[in-house]
Amino acid sequence: MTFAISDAAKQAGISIHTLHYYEREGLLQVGRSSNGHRRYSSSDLEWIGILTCLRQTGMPIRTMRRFATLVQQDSSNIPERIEILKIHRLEVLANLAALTHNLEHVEYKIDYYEKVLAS
Amino acid sequence: MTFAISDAAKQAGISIHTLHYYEREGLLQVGRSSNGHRRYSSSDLEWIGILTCLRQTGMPIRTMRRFATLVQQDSSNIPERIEILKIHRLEVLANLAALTHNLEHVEYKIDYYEKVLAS
DNA sequence: CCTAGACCTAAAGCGCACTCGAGGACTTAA
DNA sequence: TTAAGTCCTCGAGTGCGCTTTAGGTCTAGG
Repeated sequence: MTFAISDAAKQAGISIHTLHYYEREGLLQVGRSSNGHRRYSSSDLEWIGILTCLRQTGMPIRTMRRFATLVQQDSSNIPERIEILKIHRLEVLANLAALTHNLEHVEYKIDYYEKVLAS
Repeated sequence: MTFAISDAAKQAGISIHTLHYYEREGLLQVGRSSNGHRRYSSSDLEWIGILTCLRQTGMPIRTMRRFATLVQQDSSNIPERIEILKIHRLEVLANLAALTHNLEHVEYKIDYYEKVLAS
């Protein structure tokens, strides 16, 4: 069971153009049907899910490419993959902490304005 | 007590160029000394703190400009300011939720790879 | 006097991650 | 048999948020 690019895009929640782009950037390799159209397997979709997860957590494309390249090779490089993910994890945690901290500032400001209104 | 732009930049943790840029974009208005150099008051610095807080939580410059314009006017528009901040707050919360969710995915992947290594 | 250093302006440039457009092939349905 | 729909490639365009460059002023120190 494989999917056309429009279905893949819909399921992944990204545009067809972005799928083309990711492929051009070496993040993704997908098979073709006899007429040259891309066919996405469910493991392709799973991989696209990982890609969008990494992107949404702020990993730059070039790091994703490094990771994708490792995944496309054999399993002997799993330690390197783990390292990339662990570094990324720390960055996401730092990001979360900063966001949480700044959120407090925003909420403080809202409270402040509401008190001004109430007075 | 006022500060030169280099001090302001240092305290705010952003570059002099970014301060210029924010001013050009209408996010900021600062006084000048007799020689035409900018002088940052501590309330300017406080405001810059708010700006960087909003930026770091992902508010686009144009929204910051809307907010800045309101702040530069009189206090009758405080409800509008509150609205901007409340919408932003919701966006930050959504962002935090997405980030937290995706973080789990990353951690799952790390665990998965570590299990592969251990086996 | 001369040089170094901090600042000024205006405009151009950059990196990133898409996003779009042109022109064409192939398939299916009226 | 023609019109619509989906896909293809390649290259150019876009929007954002800075960042850099070029050319100049002013001031203080040696």
